[in-house]
Amino acid sequence: MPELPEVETTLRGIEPAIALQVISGITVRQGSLRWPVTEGLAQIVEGQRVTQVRRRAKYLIINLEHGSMLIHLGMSGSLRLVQPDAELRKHDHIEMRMGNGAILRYHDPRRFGCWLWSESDHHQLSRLGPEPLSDDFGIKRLYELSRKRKIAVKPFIMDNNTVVGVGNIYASEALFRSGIRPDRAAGDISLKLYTVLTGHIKEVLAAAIVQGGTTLRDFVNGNGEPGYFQQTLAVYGRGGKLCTGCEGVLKEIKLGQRSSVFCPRCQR
DNA sequence: CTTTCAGCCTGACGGC
DNA sequence: TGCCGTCAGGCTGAAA
Repeated sequence: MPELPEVETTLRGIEPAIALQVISGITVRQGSLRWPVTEGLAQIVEGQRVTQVRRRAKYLIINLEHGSMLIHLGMSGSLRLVQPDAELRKHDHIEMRMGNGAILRYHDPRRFGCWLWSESDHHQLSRLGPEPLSDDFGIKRLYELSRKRKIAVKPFIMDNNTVVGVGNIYASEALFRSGIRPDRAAGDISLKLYTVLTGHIKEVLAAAIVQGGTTLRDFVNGNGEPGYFQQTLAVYGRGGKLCTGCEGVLKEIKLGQRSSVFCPRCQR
C-alpha cells in the first residue's frame, strides 16, 4: 500500500517524463474514486503545460499553467509510464498522454485514491502537519503536541495533523526500532523517547525510499518495478512470528481499527 | 476540544 | 470446486 516512500518513489519515476510537457490528452474510464474525478477534467487540462510535479504528504501534485491536479494512490493505486501498445488492464482508470509521447496510467483496484483538478488550493492540503523528512518535523514536535493526550502513540504519529506520511507500516517499524509499545498513551512518553522516535521515523522513511518503497501486493514504481523494503520489515505483517531482536513472539493488537504488531519484550 | 467509528472498495484468503 | 464471510487500510466527516 502506498505510503510516503512509495509516493516519493512514484514521483521520482514519473517526473522526468512529464515535467514541462504539454498534456495532449486524458481519458477517464472510471471516474468513481474516493471523490469523483473532476467533471470535464480532460477538456480543462488538455493543452496545458506541466510546470512542476511534486509530493505533499501522500499526495502527488501536478502543477499546470492554470491550476493543479491532486492525485492520491489510496490503498492499492499505482501510477506508471507505459508504452503505447501496452495492454489495458482491469482497473486502469485514467490515462494521461503527453506531447513527448509519454503515457501515464493510473491503476487502482480498490478506488480509494483520487484525481482532482483545482484552479486554486486543494482543501485536502490544508491542515496537514509537517513533512517528516523536513526540519519542520523536529525533536520537540511530538513531545509538545502529545502533552495530556490519552490517545495511543501509534495512532498519534499516524495522525496527519501530527506529522504526515506515516502510515501503518512505517509507524509500526519506527516504534519497534524505538522500543516503544504502540499502545502506550502518547502523553506519557518522555521527551527523550520522542527524540529517539523522531529519529527513527525519519530513518525508516528515508531507508524505504532508498529501497524503492515497500511492495506487499501490487505496488510498483513509475516504471512498473516493485520496491524492496518489505525485506527489512521487522514487525509489520509478522504477528505470531519470532521477533528479530529477541526470542519472543510478536503480538498483534488493534489500535484505532488498525492491526498493530509489536514485540512485548523489546517494546515497553 | 479529543477520541472513536462508519463507510468507501476489491481481492486475497480461510472455512466449510 | 465454489461460495461466503472477513480482512486489509487512508482519509473524511459525523458522532460520542
